[in-house]
Order: sequence, then C-alpha cells, then structure tokens
Amino acid sequence: MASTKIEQGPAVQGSACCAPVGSSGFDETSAVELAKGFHALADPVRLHLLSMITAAGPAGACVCDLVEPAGRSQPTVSHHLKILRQAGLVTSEKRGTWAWYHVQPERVAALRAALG
Amino acid sequence: MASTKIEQGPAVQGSACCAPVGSSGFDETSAVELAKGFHALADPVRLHLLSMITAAGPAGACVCDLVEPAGRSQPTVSHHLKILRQAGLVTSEKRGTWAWYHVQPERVAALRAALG
DNA sequence: CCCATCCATCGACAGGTGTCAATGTATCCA
DNA sequence: TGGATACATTGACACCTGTCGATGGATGGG
Repeated sequence: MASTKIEQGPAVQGSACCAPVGSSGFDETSAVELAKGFHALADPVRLHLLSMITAAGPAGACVCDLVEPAGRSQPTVSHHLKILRQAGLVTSEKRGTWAWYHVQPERVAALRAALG
Repeated sequence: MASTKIEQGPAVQGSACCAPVGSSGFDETSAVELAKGFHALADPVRLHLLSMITAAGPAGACVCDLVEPAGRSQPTVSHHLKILRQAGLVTSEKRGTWAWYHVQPERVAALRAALG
C-alpha cells in the first residue's frame, strides 16, 4: 500500500517517488532454492570445510582430515557437512570405515551465476 | 587426533585414510567476512530485494516500491534492507521523504569471486 | 570374539533470526 | 500549524542455529 502507483499513476511529475521497478529477475521458488545454497555458505566453518574439500580435488577429502583443521568438535563438523550435503554443494561416499566428501562444482557454479 | 597421520605416516598402504588436505585457500578472518556476505544473501526476501535494487540500475530503487513486491510488512522490509546495508551489498541515500537504495557491485563481485 | 576407530545422531543449551503491530522521526504539502 | 506520508526503530514472540558431550552403528584389526 505504500506507493502511490495505482492511485496516482507512476512518476511523471518531478517530486514523485516511484520508478517502475517491476518484478525483478527470478521467481519465488528459485529464490528459496538459491537462499538455501547461500545459507550453506553463511558460516566460516562451512566455508573452510568447502574450501578444503574443493582443494582435495576429484579424490575427495576424508572427514578424519577435516575435523582438526576446522577447529570444532567432530559432531559439529559432521553437522556442518550435513548442511553442505543437504544444500547439494558436496556429496559423500563411504569407503570402508571412512567417509569421503566431494565438491559438486555445478552447484557452486549455479550460485556464482546468480551473482552475475 | 582423529587421523593416523602422525602415528603411522600418510597414506602409502592401501587401507590408509589420509590425503594431505592442508590448510586450504583463505584465512580465518576473511572466511568470517565472506560468511557475513553470504549470510545477507541467505534469505529469499533479501534476494528479491537485492534483485530489484540491482534491476533499478544506477538510479536506485525507492523503498516505497520495494515493500509491496516483497510481500512483507514495511518494518520487515526495512529490517532486511538494514542487513543488506550492513553487509555492504547496498547503500542508502535519503532524498526528501524517500530513501533510495543502490547496489554495491564490487561487493557482490567479491562474493562471486569467492565461488570461483 | 573383543576392542578400537570413524562417523552420524541425539539431547541440551545459549544466542540469533524473521515476522508483525505499535511507536517514533523526519519531511512535505496545504 | 496541522496533517499526511515515508522509513526506521522498538518490543515481543516463535523458531532456527551453532556448539558440545554422550551415545549409537558400522567397520576393521588382532
């Protein structure tokens, strides 16, 4: 109700407020999806984890090598990895006793593209 | 303590776990800074607002034209704009009764670069 | 068969987040 | 001067989040 768009018509006179901003780029559902992705990146620990997993390349990174550099307890690291997994930014694979995490490059690229 | 890196040496035998992941790309303080930026993007309403402000170009967007498309109350929109402001993604300028918001492209580019 | 290791999940807790109604502040117009 | 408009701030509330210790399930070694 705030703007005078409908009642008075759009900005023609000098002191009017409104430029025809319109509905912008993307729809609501994709905004929610993007927000989930950015939310996964909205934590320094997760950024650090993702960086290490990315640096490990196609071979992937073992959780046992991520806990100590992350500077958090093992359950906390596991929690953050779960969030990265649910956001689709990484995938996990169990090999023997160990869990290996791989980055999902196209998902990261999708987020990067949303900022371009 | 988790990995067997020190006690047994790195992965030479087949069943060993550890690849030399190392300390990854960026330091702790920049990770915190990046996380703040991504946090500002981690909400559909804020993504929508940023998209509209970006679409408005150098002229900027008036708050009165953002409230109704955002689908939230005026105080809520003001709250989200404050978060975008504090993250440095937008700047605000008061012109008469109205407040105009402008996007800060280099800040957005910095976040995009962190995903490359 | 037992024990150690790796990892995920659970339970709990302090602090943060999104939302709105109500209020405050500044500006403009008549 | 008085009223209307545009935004920001406050207060309140339900919900989510990051963190850890404790526990559980699966795997592998001796």
